[in-house]
Amino acid sequence: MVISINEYSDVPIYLQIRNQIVMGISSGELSAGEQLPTVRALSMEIGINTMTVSKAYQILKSEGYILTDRKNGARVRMEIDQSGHLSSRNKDELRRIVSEAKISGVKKDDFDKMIEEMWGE
Amino acid sequence: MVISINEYSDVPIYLQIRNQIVMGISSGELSAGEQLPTVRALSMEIGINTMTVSKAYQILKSEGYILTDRKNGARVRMEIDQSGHLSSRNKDELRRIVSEAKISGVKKDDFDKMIEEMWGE
Amino acid sequence: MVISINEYSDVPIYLQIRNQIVMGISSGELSAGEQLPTVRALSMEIGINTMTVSKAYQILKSEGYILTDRKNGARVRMEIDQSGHLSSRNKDELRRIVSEAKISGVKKDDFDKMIEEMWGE
Amino acid sequence: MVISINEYSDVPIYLQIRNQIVMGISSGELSAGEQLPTVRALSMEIGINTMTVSKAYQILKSEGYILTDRKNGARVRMEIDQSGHLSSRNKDELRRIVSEAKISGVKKDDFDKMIEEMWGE
DNA sequence: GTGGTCTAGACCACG
DNA sequence: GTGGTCTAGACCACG
Repeated sequence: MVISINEYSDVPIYLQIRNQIVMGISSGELSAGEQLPTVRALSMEIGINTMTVSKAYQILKSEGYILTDRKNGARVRMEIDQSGHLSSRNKDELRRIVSEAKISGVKKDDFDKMIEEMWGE
Repeated sequence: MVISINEYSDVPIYLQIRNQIVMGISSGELSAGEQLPTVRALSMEIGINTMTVSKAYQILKSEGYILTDRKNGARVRMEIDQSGHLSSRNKDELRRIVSEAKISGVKKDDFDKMIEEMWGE
Repeated sequence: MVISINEYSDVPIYLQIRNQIVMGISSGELSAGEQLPTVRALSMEIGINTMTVSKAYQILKSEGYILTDRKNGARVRMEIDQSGHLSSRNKDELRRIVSEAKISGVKKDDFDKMIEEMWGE
Repeated sequence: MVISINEYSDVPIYLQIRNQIVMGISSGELSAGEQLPTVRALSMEIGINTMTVSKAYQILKSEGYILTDRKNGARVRMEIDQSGHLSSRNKDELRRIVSEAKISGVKKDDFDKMIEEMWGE
């Protein structure tokens, strides 16, 4: 899986890494149990500090998306918790986005189609 | 309209203000042409610096949501630009949220219902 | 001549009045010697403070565009100084605008046409 | 690139900085991808507060002229949006300047030559 | 070291 | 009274 960083984004690099891995798991591009590159390998590949990759992995671990052990490095967790609901932070963000969509004249149909596509990915 | 600040959020205060006003306009709680509190009034009400409120208002102004004049303070704009599409930043955020919803086991139906409710607000 | 004020413009009202009168003289809509409305009349017509109109008139007078006397009110000056060159402030502004035109990909031809039209008005 | 501030101008300092950088980009003195001084360096060089420089940079960023990242500071953007037309604000300003040129007896030829020179810079 | 955020406080032009 | 500008100074996350 290729991780691409935009160094000028307002989204911090460690979050960009975290987000792309989560999206990779969600889309199936990263399958359960799959081995992730080592912190060192990934940081060299992207050309950034190892601390930044390490921070991303730590967050993914604390969120329950990956497991790390000294022997095997990091792997996608086999059984990710299926709470069945969005975090309140995500709900807030979603509410804001819906508001901005409405205010920008986005049609409900188009919005639904967009979600449909994203969901299918 | 009541604006409530979460001082522990990582969302900066000026953005929290900006977001709540945008959501207020979108929901109709703030109607076109409606007077917003003055910078000074709002800053005292929330208990924060005037500069912070001023920054929120300037962003809202630059985004075309409000108008300011020296005599009367700030008002919701009558004709807000309707581009008809989401910003790429919002699209990215939405894509991330959809991924996290799927990964958390949120059902597509429930997600749609959530959007429905938010849209209706 | 109709003067229209945008109360939400960043350009202060007294300057909007001043600018529109200067443009009126330049276009010939206001002819040399023509009587301007009294401060009072204009302020009532526009619905703003008399001090604001008065300030506009004082600037126009100091710039040599109009003459005022207690008896006849304000009139467009018969012989406006023809220095033959732009003020350095206007030159700076023009230089900035040209820069922004180039940077926005405006074609020199289109820019020239725009000037042509404005000059002809 | 040298940035010089006129502290007696009525153009706010942050706008003077913004304008000079835009003109530098337009003239080619600042090339695409070029590194700008850090907020701290520039504020010390000019002898003004970091907030003021920061405001200029944030405006340039929101206008799409520069990019900032936490590691390297600010850079001129490689691909600046080419809308192909002037902002209405700039058009209004231009119209006013043309009027004042005519009224001051500036000859159309001389005005065109001035534009020519500015465009060539 | 970098930009980003926030404060307390001051002063300004405009109206 | 209103928004706008600016300062000195502090603290923060990111890398």
